[in-house]
Amino acid sequence: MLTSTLTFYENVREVVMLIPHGRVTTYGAIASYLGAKQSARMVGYALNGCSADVPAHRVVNRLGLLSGQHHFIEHPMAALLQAEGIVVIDNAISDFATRFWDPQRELL
DNA sequence: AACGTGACACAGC
DNA sequence: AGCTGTGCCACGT
Repeated sequence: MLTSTLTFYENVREVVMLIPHGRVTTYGAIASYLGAKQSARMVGYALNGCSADVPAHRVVNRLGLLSGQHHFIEHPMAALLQAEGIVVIDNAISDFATRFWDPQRELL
């Protein structure tokens, strides 16, 4: 592969695509899984270049809030999530704790 | 080539 | 107890 920077993007994209249908995860969880929990921002930024190819709508902040709605204008995150059986109320995942999918814990 | 920005998270006050 | 500031790393201008 190329530089480690691209690897980070690739890793983020990989993890996001591995999110089970009907589940959600957080930027921090992905960052932590990649060994850079302090770089949660970078996760969102990485998705910014792959949002069209990966189910980024399944990625929310640690509060369960759809922080990236602004980037899903054509395909509302809330609509996509609800279509998967996820209850979204006021831009927040109602069953976030139950729907939460931790890569480090379940993907292994 | 440098500065500022950004889909977050956490510690400190 | 809530709010502010800082850290992180890559990308755009």
